[in-house]
Amino acid sequence: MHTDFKQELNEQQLQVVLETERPLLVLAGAGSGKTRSLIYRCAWLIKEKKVPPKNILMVTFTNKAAKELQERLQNILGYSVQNLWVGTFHHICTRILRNEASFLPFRQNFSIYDENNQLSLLKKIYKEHSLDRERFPLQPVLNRISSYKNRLLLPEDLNEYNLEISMENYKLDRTVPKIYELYQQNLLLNNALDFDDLLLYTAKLLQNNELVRKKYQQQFQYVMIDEYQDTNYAQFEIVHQIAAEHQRICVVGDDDQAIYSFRGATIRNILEFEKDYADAIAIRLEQNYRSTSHILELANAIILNNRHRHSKTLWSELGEGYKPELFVYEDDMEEANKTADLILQLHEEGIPFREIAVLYRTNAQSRVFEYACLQRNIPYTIVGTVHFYQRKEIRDLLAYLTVIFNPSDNNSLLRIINEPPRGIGSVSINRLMEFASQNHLSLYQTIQNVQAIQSIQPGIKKKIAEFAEKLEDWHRKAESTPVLDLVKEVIDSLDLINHYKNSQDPAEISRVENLIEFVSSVSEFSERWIEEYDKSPLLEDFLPFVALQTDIDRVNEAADTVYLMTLHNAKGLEFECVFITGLEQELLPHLRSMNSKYSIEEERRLLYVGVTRAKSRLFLSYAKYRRKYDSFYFTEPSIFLQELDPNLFAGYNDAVTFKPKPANKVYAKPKTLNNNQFYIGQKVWHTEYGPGLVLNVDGNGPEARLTISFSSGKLAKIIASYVSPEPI
DNA sequence: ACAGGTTCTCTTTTT
DNA sequence: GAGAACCTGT
Repeated sequence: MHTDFKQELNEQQLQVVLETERPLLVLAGAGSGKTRSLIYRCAWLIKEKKVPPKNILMVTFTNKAAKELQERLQNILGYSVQNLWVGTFHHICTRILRNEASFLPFRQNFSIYDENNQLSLLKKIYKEHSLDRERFPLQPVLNRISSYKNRLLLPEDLNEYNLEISMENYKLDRTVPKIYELYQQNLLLNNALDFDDLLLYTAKLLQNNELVRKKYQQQFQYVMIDEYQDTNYAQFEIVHQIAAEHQRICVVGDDDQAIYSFRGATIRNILEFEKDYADAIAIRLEQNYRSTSHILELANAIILNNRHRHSKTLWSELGEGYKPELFVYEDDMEEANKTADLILQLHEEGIPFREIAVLYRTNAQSRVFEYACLQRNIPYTIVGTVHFYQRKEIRDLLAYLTVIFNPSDNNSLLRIINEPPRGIGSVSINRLMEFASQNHLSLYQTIQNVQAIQSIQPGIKKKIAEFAEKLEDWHRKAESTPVLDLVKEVIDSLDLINHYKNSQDPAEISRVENLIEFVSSVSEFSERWIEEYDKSPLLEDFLPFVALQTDIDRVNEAADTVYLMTLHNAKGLEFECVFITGLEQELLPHLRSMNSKYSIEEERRLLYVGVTRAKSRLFLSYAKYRRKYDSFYFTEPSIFLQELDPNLFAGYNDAVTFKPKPANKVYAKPKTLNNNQFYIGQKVWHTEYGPGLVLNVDGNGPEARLTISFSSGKLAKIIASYVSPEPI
């Protein structure tokens, strides 16, 4: 292993590996090989310093990064490492909280609530307490609660000093703590935690319980944190409680890539590391191994406009390469079409689709690109928009699994009590709820004792009892049955496949595919689990995995597809060719970020992150008009473009002032879609239902109603603008 | 109980 | 323009 080192790493990277016994701050520029350094450091600890893997804590930003780290570690060491604590903060906290639940106000089989669950809980609270959704809008209230939690403030910790009451929002500011209190009570009633709770309760536990704190200080002898610039106060405190004693902590980050302050991340953590850990040394990695220098020049020029940063200049030995190109388009449709044409051109030049990414600020921008790719037969993967786990059929199935694991979860039980329909309507449900609250029972306990409720009709009682018995049966089985078998049994027993297959609505048919994909994802999870732990995973192992899984974690790199994603999702990735689109005022920087200097700097970092993803080709663009909701808007080029020297872009050598290049006419005009062209017998394509044949056309233009026979065998009436003619 | 229609609300980024 | 909430007729 020694010899590999010297060749694989530069001097600073080597220092990152070897400096294991004192606090270490690694200021690593984009593409400077920080991940590689971390992996070698980990390998060095295990192989040369004989540190047992279970004594190493390694925090990554995504689950995907954790998985990759483990794979690469295996490649270096030549064997698979078991019992290493590697994962995201949320994942590691879940493990700790499950272990230590006896000290906490919830039980170890707690549910993890995502935003949808949070909202439905909050809506229920609003109803019960007649709260006004106009005066106290849901999302802002949730954001406030989240911000309290990120500062480790539970409702009982709130006082006049930390409430932050403002004049403009007096009423809201005064009421949020009361809603927060109800919300938190309700979570615990359901034996559920939201994402922020995972961090909050872990941090509080480590702060307040000496026994537990000592235990984890002992266990985690070596601590490493990636993307440290995007940690919040709660995360800082968790790390600090564990590492402050032995001080064998290594954090890696780049203040220029901090893009998550909206969820409480504070750049303070990285800027003050040397104050928090007095003995710390700092290592800077500035040589970039990813991009050619024209791209880095642009990146450096962009970030130079930020005032709040450590100064740093990236350089590379990969040669000048291509200059970045800038395009200005008429509207968002043209932007999408021309971008897709460029993608085809790059592909013809020999660049695989998977090496091309289209990045944008907001998820809503993905639609037009998806459409343009579809028309040209360009394979693509959208990361982000409709998460797999947010589809109705998957959420329903997950609600079943959640209730089976955590019967106290009334919220999830309500979701499935009549799904698929089994004749339990709102009247009966209300009577169940009434009985539950009068007798201080959970909804689950209530349905188990449904015979005791006078007000419910005998016929419906029978249905409820059957349902209750099924759940209880699965609940008992789940303790010992592998999760894969359990999931299959639930799907079979509920006859979900036929339920969706026999539906008249073609939208329901695609649900079958999703269920099948879900089963195969459980199967894949099981295989990996068996590989690591030599036993089949149970439901309790699987649930936290799905709850904390994100869209980017599901990306399948084997497929040769173009990637469409937000700039946030692109963090940590790299591509041969990158398109950054929508460089307009109010979009990038986003309207909601334009009110403060600080948040504009964060938007600029977002652009910087995007630019530094590109290895050899970079294309920036904006449109002069953009469709927003249902009308067109004039746009203005992004301030981030205006502040740049035009010479940084190709074709601007003589220009003194910023003048965007008009869209290049060299590229073939795309086949623009004329909606009148739909005709009976035409082959068409629909994003969700796949290929089909037009049987009838009712009306004209984009409003026309098409009757389509899809290959799946079903008929559907669909508005013309949702279908595209099949590419030839 | 439930299907089908209409109105209302919310539209930045995400673990 | 999408999704949820609400309403109405069978």
